[in-house]
This record gives sequence, C-alpha cells and structure tokens, in this order.
Amino acid sequence: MTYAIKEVAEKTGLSIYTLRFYDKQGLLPFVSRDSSGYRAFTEGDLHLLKTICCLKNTGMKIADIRQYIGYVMAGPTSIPQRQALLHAHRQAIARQQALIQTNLKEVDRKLALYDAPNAADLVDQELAFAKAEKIANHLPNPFN
Amino acid sequence: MTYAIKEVAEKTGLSIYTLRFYDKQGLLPFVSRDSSGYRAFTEGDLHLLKTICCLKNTGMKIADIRQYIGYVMAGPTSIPQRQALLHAHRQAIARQQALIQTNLKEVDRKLALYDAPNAADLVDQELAFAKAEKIANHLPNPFN
DNA sequence: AGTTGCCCTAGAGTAGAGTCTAGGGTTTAT
DNA sequence: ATAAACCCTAGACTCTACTCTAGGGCAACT
Repeated sequence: MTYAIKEVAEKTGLSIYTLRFYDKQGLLPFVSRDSSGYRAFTEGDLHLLKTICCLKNTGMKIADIRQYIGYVMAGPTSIPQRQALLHAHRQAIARQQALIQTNLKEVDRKLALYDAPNAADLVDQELAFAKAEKIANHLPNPFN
Repeated sequence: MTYAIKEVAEKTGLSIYTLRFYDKQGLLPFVSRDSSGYRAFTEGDLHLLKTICCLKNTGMKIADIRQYIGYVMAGPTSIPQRQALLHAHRQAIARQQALIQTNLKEVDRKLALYDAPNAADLVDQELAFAKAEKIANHLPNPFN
C-alpha cells in the first residue's frame, strides 16, 4: 500500500540521495514515517512528488518549491497564494520557452551554414574578415 | 573600432566578472589584447560571443562551449566536428523543449484546478483523500 | 602630482543542487 | 543467528557557474 524510498526512486527517476535531500530541504513534509522510522510514500505523496518534479523540471528553485509545498500543507485557505505562485511560475516558463526558441533558431542558422555545400568557403570568409579586423585595429591575430 | 570589457558587458547583459570568467575558462581565445594588456573586442568577437551566449542560453555546459570554440579556432577543417557538436546540441534542445512543454501542461492543469469556482471543494477533497490514505496505512497525519 | 575611472590577475568565496561516506538500525531469508 | 538487502542521519564533498576582493597598472583630467 505504500512505497519505500527505493521504489519511489525507480518510479520517479530521482536518486535515493536526491529524495532524501529534498526531504532535508523541506520539500517532503507530507511523507510520513512507519514504525521503524522509514519513509512510507502513499499514492497521494507520489502525486505531490510528481508536482515537485514538474516544478523542478521547469526551473523552479528548491526554495520556491518549498514555499508552494508549504501552501499545500496549509490547506485550502492558501489557494490564492498557490495561484499567485503558479501563475508567476507559468510566466517564467513562457519566458524560458521564448528564450530557447530564439536561441534554437540561431543554432539552426549556424547549422544551415555548416550544411551548405560551400560551407568551407563561407567559414573561410568569416575567418578572413575576423583576421582583417584584428589587423585593422593593430591587434595580434589569435587565429591559427 | 573595438569595445572595452565594460561596453561588451552592457551590450550582452553579461557581467564584467562573467566575461573575465569566460575568458579564464578558455571561451574567448579569439579576443586580443591591446598594448596595455586590455581586452579589445572587435565586431567579429561580438558575433562569436553572441554564439557563446546562444549555446549557454540553451543549456550547453562551458566545457562543451570551449570545445566548440576550439573547433572554430582550428579553422574550416573542423566543420564536420562543429556540425556534429551542434547537431547533438540541437537534439538536446529539442528534448529540453519537449520536457518543458509537458510540464507546462501539468502546471496549467493545476492552475485550472485552482481557478475553478469550486477550487476550495476540490482541494478539500484531495486533502481528505490524502489524510484517509495515511490513516489506512497506520501512518501519522502530516497535514494540519 | 594627485584623483578618478577604467583595466588587469590571482585567488577566495558563494549559491544551488546534488552525491557520497560513516556509522548504525531493521527485516527477511538461510 | 548471521548474512544480505534494505532503511536511517549527519555531515563532508563535488560540480557548475559565477561573484567578489585584494593588489596593482594605465590614461586623462585638474
């Protein structure tokens, strides 16, 4: 009916070390201990843990995740706070996506250059330009 | 005709510390020094630096960026290596985007729950379920 | 000649997120 | 009743990527 830490590690892909670390960081206050002092994860705990992973995977810091979990532990009265926190995070994710999108385009532009049939010529040109610029500014040539 | 480190910092949004750090890490072997030993960034250098930022912004580690820059310094003969490296990175970016996409959906699901008119009821239900699970497994209740 | 505002290096310090070790208890199978 | 395979904590260590400090040089103005 409950899961030991090893099983949870296998289910989530987190290491046992990481799970204990998260607990130490106050991310798992909802995980109870059995009579031997072992962590006993319920299905509900796994759901919350999945939420934690979801926030982590989208770049939320542990301190902020702790805050969110704190709100969850506080019960339904903290719904406005949870909303505010998640909404702000949602925007952070959107910014992150936009940044990656932009930079991915740039990488694709580079790749297109290298994939071009005359890639060697283009790269040669770039290099020649860079060298010329160094010379024009009386700077040592760092290339070659 | 060339830019001092402070100007480059302003242009790129990187701190002066970070620029020097990148240089120390071997990311800026193409930046020459003037007669006083000061870094003198040319336009071409700024382009390369922009590429570095682009790789960094998409999660490439400094060690890998250094490798890429090493290929660039080696001239046109390293085009196949550059292609391979960027292609692999392109795939890493795609995986990253997919992960964020998936987790963003999850966040949106949570937000939808909190935005629902009966949010308090739903959250109450979840909580009741979680508590029941603890009791069913003879575990102490961590909530409240 | 002195102050201001840049620039430099070396190296120490910080922050975040783990990862691992030592020392010790528990449960299960042999 | 002992080994194997788990579990626990405290705390040290690692890695990455900065960030800052100390100590000192150069260039321009006053």
